[in-house]
Amino acid sequence: MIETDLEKRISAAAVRLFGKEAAQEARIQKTNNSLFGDYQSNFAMSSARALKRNPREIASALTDELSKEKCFEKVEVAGPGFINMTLKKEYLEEQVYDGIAPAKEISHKGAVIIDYSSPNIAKPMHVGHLRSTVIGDSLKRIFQFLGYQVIADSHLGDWGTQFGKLIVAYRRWLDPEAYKKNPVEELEKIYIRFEQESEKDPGLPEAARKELVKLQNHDPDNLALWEEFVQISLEEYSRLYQELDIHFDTMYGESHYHPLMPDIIRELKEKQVARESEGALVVFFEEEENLHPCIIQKKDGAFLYATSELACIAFRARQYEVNRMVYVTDARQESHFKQVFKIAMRLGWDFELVHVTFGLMGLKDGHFSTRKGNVIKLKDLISEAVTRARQVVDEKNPDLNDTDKKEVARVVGIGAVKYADLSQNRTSNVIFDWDKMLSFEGNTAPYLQYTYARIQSLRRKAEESGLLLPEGNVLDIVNETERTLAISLLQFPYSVHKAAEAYRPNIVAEQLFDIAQKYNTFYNSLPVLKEDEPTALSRLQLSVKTAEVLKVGLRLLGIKTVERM
RNA sequence: GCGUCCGUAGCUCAGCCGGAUAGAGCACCAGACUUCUAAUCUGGGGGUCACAGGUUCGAAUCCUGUCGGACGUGCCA
Repeated sequence: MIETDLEKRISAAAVRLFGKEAAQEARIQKTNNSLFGDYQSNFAMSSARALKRNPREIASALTDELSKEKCFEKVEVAGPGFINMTLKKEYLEEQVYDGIAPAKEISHKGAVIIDYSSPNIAKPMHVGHLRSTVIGDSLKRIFQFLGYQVIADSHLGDWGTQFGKLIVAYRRWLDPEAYKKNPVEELEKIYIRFEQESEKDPGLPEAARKELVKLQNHDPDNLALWEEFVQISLEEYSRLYQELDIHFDTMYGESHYHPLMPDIIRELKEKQVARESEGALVVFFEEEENLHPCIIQKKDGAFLYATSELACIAFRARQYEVNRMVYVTDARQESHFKQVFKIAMRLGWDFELVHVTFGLMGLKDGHFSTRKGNVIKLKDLISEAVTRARQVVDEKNPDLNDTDKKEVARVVGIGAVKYADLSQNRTSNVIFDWDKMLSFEGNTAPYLQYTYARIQSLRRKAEESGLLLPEGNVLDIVNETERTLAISLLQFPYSVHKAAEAYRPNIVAEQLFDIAQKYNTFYNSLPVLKEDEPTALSRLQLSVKTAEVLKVGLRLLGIKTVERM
């Protein structure tokens, strides 16, 4: 990775000049203006105080030292002490040729468990599940890419009060025909009906409570129904996940952790982390922790969300060699996870626990609500996306055969939906907008996919005309347009690392967009196939490298590419 | 009340572990297809980075306060 390479050189130079105490991190960054070279370091200004020297003096000494390095064309001091570096052509070409695959970090001890998507049984997945699902999936791919062992888990909501209601509703109102055709939707429908009728008939909630108790006591009839609900829901989710190309290693529901909860309660009591309060078992926090008390066990003995979460952590610790657990959920659950993480710490469980949050998805006029019936189902969103993409393919590329068009429509439509979520870093709420989510122009997945397809077409044309890339590096980066693209390509591996560090796929998305923009500028202004062979080959290789990065990068976002579109 | 997050161009958002003239996309205006895919490219207009203080050589970025919005706040998940 070029950044670490350059940082190492700067650190080493600083140590040679100023001794060990200057070994502090030397951060470099890409310049925002080519007037200032390719990369800049602010080392001189940030370390001036510690070194008790004038920043310009430090900068100029460092500049002299760095000028000896063969990778720089030019190193200069500017302004109050910026060190501006321009890369040597050969170094740049070499880096682009074989430096864009991120260096895998080999020695990761233990697995990273990522917990995302997590739908509730008997409810169709809707757009509200989208962010967790695609962000989680992308993080999984990014961590795997960096050499981590990753376990992807969808933590199903398969236990709780809704099942009492569902059982009652099922026996009263189920439409067998509709159930056969679309089981999960029918379950949702009767659930809504239950909620509505409960307002008039207070007997209903009471009946539901009774059924719930029976279920919890393993009444065979209720248990069979519950299993049926779980089964049909899983079937539907699996279809959706398949379509989205999202795959889990485990999909344990809360019921899976239920048997473990009494042990958790015992441990919490033994270690005096929790204590009794108003009949319930509660964990209290310090004033400065700014957390509300967390109820572990209700006064009626029932367990709660936090209990289940703790049991889940304990289970994973026993089952795997864990290094880290990452939860991808919306921001509403932030304080819940803070509580759970604190409790885990007090129990002496030693993992890195991370909560990755994002804002809620809603509508212009308020929230999605199952009861209001204004939720947008994920299924519908996907099919609308594919339909719109198909229209564009028909229009733009009518010569494609039907099978290819179908494939392109799927890849582009789904890509657009995923990218719409992955390309932003919003912790504030987002408003759902069909046209925005299904845009195929500008900063979108189709733009990146189009750029890739264009290069593939170019490659085919090159092959047809007998222009073949030889083994080895034929890059000859001579003009500013090519150079700008090359530098952007070099940023890719670093962006993957940053994305992993910050749990933010949008960093990768942004880099890919920058690369694609620069490539398209290059493509529109510099011919490839019409040039003499050395130039043609160099530009072809630059194009092929770009395609490689786009493909790999899009895969990290869970987005596929097509060879023509 | 308290806590968390947010406020950047007409709209949607990047940038936020401080760095040089604050960037994209959409929309708008003007251009580029007999030339490797125009889902593209080039140029243009458009900003008190909510407001007020503070720290700093330097603040959209860090700190404090104010205003505005969202969410969470003891027995749901």
